[in-house]
Amino acid sequence: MTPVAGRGAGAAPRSVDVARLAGVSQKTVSRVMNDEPYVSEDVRRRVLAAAEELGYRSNNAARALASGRTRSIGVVTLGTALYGPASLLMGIERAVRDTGYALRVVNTMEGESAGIAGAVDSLLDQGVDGIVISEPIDEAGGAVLSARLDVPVLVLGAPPPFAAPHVVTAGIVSHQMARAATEHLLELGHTTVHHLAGPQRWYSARDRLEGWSAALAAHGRAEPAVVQGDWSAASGYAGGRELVADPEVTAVFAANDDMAIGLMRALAEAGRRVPEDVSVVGFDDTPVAAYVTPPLTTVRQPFDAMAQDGLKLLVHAIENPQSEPLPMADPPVELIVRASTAAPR
Amino acid sequence: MTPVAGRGAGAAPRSVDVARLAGVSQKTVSRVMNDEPYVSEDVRRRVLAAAEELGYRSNNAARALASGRTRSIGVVTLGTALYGPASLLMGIERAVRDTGYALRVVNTMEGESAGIAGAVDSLLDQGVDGIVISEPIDEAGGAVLSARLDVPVLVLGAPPPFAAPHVVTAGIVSHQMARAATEHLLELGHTTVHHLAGPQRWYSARDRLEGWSAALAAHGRAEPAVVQGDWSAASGYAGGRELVADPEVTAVFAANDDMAIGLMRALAEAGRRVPEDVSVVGFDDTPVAAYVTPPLTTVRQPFDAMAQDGLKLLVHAIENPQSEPLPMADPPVELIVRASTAAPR
DNA sequence: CGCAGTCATGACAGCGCAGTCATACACCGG
DNA sequence: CCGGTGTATGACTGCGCTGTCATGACTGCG
Repeated sequence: MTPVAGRGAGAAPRSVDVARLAGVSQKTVSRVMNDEPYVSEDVRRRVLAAAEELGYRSNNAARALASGRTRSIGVVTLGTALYGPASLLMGIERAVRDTGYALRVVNTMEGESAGIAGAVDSLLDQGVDGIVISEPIDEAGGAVLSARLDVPVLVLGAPPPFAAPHVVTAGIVSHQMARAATEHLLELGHTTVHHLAGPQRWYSARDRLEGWSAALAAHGRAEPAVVQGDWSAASGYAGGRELVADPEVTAVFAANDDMAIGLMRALAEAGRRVPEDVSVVGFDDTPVAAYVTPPLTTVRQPFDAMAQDGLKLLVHAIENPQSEPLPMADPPVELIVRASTAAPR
Repeated sequence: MTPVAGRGAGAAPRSVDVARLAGVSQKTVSRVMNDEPYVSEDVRRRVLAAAEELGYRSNNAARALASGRTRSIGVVTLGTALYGPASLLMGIERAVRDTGYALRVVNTMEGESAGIAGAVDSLLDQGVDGIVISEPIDEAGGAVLSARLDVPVLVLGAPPPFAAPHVVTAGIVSHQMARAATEHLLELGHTTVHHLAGPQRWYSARDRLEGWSAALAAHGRAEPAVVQGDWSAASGYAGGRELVADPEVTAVFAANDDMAIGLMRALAEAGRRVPEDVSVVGFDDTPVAAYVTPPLTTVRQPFDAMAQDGLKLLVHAIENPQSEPLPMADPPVELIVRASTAAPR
């Protein structure tokens, strides 16, 4: 009935089973599976054939227990489907997979009790070799990570080294991109540029605000009051209602495309034309940005490249403990100019 | 210097260390950590205190090895930041976390060699107790899953039971939602409704097409030729260019909001007004749908509820092997009517 | 008072791998 | 022909936990 002897037929084959079939020791099977040196071609082939025949799959838990490494990386994300964070997460997944690690994901909702520290803790409980914190925000009480953090951490999106005890690698900044967007408007001839900002608890929102501010300062322009949004189109619309009250406003840099779209709706309802009366720049180059009315000038972030670069650092830190962190190149800025920006009239 | 004796001070504490400190056996520590019965309150407190003091974290690999269960669930997603799939993924993460499992994620890019089967395989390699396939698409060669599949699988978005050997639970359908969207247009008085479809390799795209078709059939209307898109606003725009050529078109149901936005842009460029000349309905209720011009009538999917319901089934299948699959209620349809739809003139 | 039944705990084995060390053989140069 | 060096393999052990079974202590009841 059952071809397998001993332990129930349904039981998954182990390396000893493969070893028996191939006529070698269990250790040799382990060698073959891990591509270790000092295995003859003949034996390697026999082992692989035996493994194939039995449908052998090495047991990860056992490997992790014996080797002390889980070969997995955990990522902490803000549980939102916003285009930026979602794109970055996809990029991280790809990058993690490329490095041969597995990916574990934990979200942290804004307002959730445990916050980022709780999410990190849960990853540590699960056992990961490294952690990525994507799009961090300020938590109540500051960015205090777990005190028992004993794996490298990569923070994507935090400008200065994130406050953390163990190994920490800082990530990308959208500062320059925001600056480029603002300068585009200034160069078109606008006297100044207003800013529709993201929630300031987000590092990326602060980054963009600083980039905007730096551009104005570099050109010696006055810095108008910032209008606060929360990334949503709804908040962009609300911010837009404020801005339309001021006839001096001729150019607005929104911290993301969704808010820019809400803003443009508020402008349209107020009878202000884009770009004739007001120029608008967004951020992210969401898939719809090119197709709204008018098509939106925006900034594209190289999510995949950022994730790949960051992961390279993280994996380096994992596999070469106490070595110098690698330097990280700044990603390229890409400003996409469309019809929503023009010279002031 | 180092408070910890024996093994290097940096080594993570094990349950025996906790046991020693609490003056109990290692097994009792295990009992406390797993909330097993037959532990006195006094001992429980002492163990917890000792664990706290040492910063004890139970080793997952060892637990998985000893118990044969990993307490983790894997999810296969299409690596896209599209609003629907991304929202569903976030919902899945929340739902998985609520059940006490950990989440492992593998993407499968369209056109990637291994495809869904490869992703499932890699999850099985990692060791998961259950698998969620989110937003499945047809692969070359059909939906053939791994032959060595030995854990329950939940397929979110496949109408009929997905072709799989082991335990399989079918998920949600957007059929009725598509039908509701189409009927909304018919009830406004449109003679017929055109459809801007998603890529037909996606089950959800086929579902929506079928819902549209069913609505037309139920009202005895002719079924116009379907225009094919790929979910992107760009493809919606391209499809729109086709549709504007036909003056008979007065109502279009797009399979997602992005395509609807592209379509509206094409209509605008052709001088066709929305909704006066053409009514448009989207699908998803993306965050910007309410703020484009005109605000888009659309259908909202209860991603969180779908993920939660589905996970309930999956966890049930994991924890009660060979029991009947639980029945699954259909999620509520929510049609959001905005300014992009009106009666024909 | 004695025995069965509960409750609380510990001893011990073993999950399936990878690390360490020992061993066996082949080959090299002096 | 012998010791040294490199290659190929296996025996054995242990990673840190859970499962099983044994053992005591403490009930309750006839």
